[in-house]
Amino acid sequence: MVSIKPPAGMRDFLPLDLSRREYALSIIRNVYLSHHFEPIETPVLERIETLQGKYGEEGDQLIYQVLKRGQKLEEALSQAPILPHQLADLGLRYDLTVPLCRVVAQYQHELPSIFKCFQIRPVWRADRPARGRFREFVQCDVDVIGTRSILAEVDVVSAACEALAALGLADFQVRINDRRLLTAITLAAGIPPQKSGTTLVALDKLDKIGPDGVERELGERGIGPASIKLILSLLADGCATGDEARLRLGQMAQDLAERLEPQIATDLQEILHLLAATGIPSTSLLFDPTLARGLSYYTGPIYEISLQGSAGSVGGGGRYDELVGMFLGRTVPACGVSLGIERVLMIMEERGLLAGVTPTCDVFVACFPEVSAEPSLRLAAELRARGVVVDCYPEPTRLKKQLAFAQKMGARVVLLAGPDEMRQGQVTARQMSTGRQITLDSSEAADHIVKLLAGQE
RNA sequence: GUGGAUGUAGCUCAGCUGGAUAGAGCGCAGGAUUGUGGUUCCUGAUGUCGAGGGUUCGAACCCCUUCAUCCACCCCA
Repeated sequence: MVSIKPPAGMRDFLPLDLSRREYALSIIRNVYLSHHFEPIETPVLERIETLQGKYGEEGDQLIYQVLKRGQKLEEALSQAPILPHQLADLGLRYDLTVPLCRVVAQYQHELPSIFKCFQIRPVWRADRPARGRFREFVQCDVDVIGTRSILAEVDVVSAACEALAALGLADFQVRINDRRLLTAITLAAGIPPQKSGTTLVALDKLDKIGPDGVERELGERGIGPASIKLILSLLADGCATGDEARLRLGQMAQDLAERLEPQIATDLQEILHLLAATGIPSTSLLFDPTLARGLSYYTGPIYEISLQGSAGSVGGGGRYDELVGMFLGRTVPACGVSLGIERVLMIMEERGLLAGVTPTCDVFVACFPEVSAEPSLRLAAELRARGVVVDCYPEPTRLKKQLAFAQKMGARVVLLAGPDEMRQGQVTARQMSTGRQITLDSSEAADHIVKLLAGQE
């Protein structure tokens, strides 16, 4: 027997699950639309070359590859030795940003000079599944292509934060840093560029394992004691908000004056300042000099969004000015933020924010064995024409069973057109929330039912 | 990829140091009420005890192997 479970890390969504996903997604979508981000979609598969070399070494290994087909596969298999990387010509997209950049390169002349778009689509990673981590999951990206302005960063970050607030998750925290700041710090500490990657990974853990842990880990990775000391002295103070963040950034700009464009620090200060102006509490905006982020394509400011009391992040992003250039050969500045819907839903579930979200049906029409379904079907059609969702039970079972079924389906009104009603040319409407019933003449039934449903809102 | 734990009904779990027909709650089905759901009451069905092997008179329980899931680390959304 083959297993009937979906593949590891992938899920089936039944109606209840989907009603909740769609509820949350529609809120996010509406917030993104309110900023005038426009929706786009791209194929789930990309050429393997499009995906490779964009995410860093670890990321590249997590791309799901799709085997060549037919003669091309035979050719690849007939080579000796067989090279694994020549067996695939396509891959499932690993994120939404790289395909977006391909699209921007492809349609550069058709797209607006400043292109604001969003994508709510699944991505695939051949990761090991864990709590809140899946191999197939939906990301909600907002991006601004074509400007270096920090107002673009403010736009995408504030849109993501507004979406979280609209979902009832107002206790988010946005941590901000800049890749160039990290680079300057490692250079100032005398760390060779080829080791800066592993250094950043260790630094990222500062809040988890503390300065001593980072010191040990850096030592293990072959960083000299003097460099470690220097780095930690620059970073040991951890995150900062508000005026403290401003001061800290100013201080860093001075300390690193030889290696850091002063603009970078003032931009970060300004981003924090302007984000506060969009309504994000300044206590939720943190400068985190240890924030690194794994994806290798970021070139400037980077972000991570997390919620109180839950491990991991619900979103992240940054500026990736060189990524479009990898397809186009010409630099096109861009930045974006992504929310992970799976984690958002997990936290909403934990907090009971989805308890009331269930599938519903406006009107459910019962089925009687003794009479023709014709009048019921006419009424159902009339209601549907007026925008009402109507379901008709197909089997003439006992009314008790039909009512129980209707309730399970989330029906708000059940229509009864049995022999008693038929004789009078009438129909009975039962309001499921109260149990109250009214009997209506068929001619005016649709009007009344529409009003009844409107009155329940 | 590293470490730890757990696999018993559709779900959540109980099942003593190995003992005969493997249990509960919820859910499901039927009935009390052959035209009335959500409450109540009655009745019922359901399990290769994750899989394979071993020890034993006897295994859900002990041993080995394997698979799956979960938790932590890593990484991320």
